[in-house]
Amino acid sequence: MKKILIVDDDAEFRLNLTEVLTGAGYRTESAASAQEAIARSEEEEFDIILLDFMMPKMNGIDSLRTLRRVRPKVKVIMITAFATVENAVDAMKKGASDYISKPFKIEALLTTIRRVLEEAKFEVCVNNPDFDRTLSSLANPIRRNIIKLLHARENMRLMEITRELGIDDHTKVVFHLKLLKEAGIVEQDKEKSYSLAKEGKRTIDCLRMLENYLPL
Amino acid sequence: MKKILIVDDDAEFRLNLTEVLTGAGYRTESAASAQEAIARSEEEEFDIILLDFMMPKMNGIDSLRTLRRVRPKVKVIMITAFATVENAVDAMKKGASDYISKPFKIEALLTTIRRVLEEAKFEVCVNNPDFDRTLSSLANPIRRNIIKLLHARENMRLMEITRELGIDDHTKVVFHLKLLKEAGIVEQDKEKSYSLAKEGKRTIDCLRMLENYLPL
DNA sequence: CCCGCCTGTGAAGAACTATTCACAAGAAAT
DNA sequence: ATTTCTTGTGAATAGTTCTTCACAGGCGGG
Repeated sequence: MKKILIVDDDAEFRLNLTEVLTGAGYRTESAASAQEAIARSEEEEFDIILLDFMMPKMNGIDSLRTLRRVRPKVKVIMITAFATVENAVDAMKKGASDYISKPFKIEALLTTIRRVLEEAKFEVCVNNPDFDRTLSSLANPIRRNIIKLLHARENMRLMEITRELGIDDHTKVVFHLKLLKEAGIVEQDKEKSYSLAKEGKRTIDCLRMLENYLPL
Repeated sequence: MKKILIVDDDAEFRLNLTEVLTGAGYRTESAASAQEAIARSEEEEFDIILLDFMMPKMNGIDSLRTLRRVRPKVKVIMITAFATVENAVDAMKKGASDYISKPFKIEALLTTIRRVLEEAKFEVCVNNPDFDRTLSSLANPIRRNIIKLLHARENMRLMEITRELGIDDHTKVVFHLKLLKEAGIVEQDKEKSYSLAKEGKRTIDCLRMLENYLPL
């Protein structure tokens, strides 16, 4: 369950939001000031922080900056009663995920939250080491052709692959097969035959999908 | 429209197939012998060759090999009245795309043809240079993060990107941005702001799709 | 005008990736 | 038994990609 921290000096506003967000299936906590929010943030990691721009003592931009310094991965949605283009641009530059003006429709806030969470998921994926390995494997044409071959023929020996690809030096193929094995894309049975691993079948799906997205 | 070459010494069989395949929307030509098929193949490029295994003069495997030497990209579907496992395996090793026994149901042949054409399309894509460029771009984590950032923020200046990624040396970012520009994924307006190009939007879709296919 | 910041270039080298080569153990064929 | 083919290993080398650094023009503020 996703955790949201509501930061606003208006107690009624906090209560209202808490109710709505809890109802929508989120875990929420509240803070009445930027200082409190920063303290809570240090104790615990939130997925999203809803931050009022206008609060006594610390201004919105500084709060935002500090909150993101404490937890670089947290997503901050700015909320303000006095929206100006300048503030909005500034906040976005400092890493706010979105910027919405009071008053707002509840549904709009929920949509924003969903979108921001969706983007966060994407971010995890972009920085995932597995992702890296798979994409590196796909980046080489020889390896792509090996994958393609194994997909079409199910099960092949080293020399079959080598000859089919018209490669002279079999150790070159060995090299790429080794990488594909390490990436978990290809596997080898006791008879030394190569075939696509489960992961590799997924990879094929990826390639097929990419196909539709590139102009040929 | 896809072109199919029918190779069989039986004139009636050729006529039947021609009728069926023309009805199914393919352009067809016929050859009564392997020699004729090779000659036709040299003149013109076919997408698929339906090759009878048992023909006088030249045997099936040799025909297959020669046809594929003349046109390495052509897909050959072997057809034979006397199917043996050995011949089938042999034919597949020499690059036949499939191997079906006479008599066969028309529908089965049409399905096979569709599948082979589908795979051929895939092959084009696997060996497409654009594909290579895009995948190379995606293979680097910094570039993936730049793409992600530009997707989230629409439009950013060099130093914004640099700081957001926590990179000290801005020229490193310049380097990757240059590659992304060359790959047509990122573009720059007159004010020097960077944003995702059309191609880059597609790339984002690719990443999103890959996301669903990798275990996180 | 000078200073600092932004946006770059180009060269040098580091780091990583891919190819080639010499070699070898084991299986299959002759 | 010898030869040939398959499946590798590991080291040297070649090639690419990435990073770092020195430098420089443009632009805005004081």
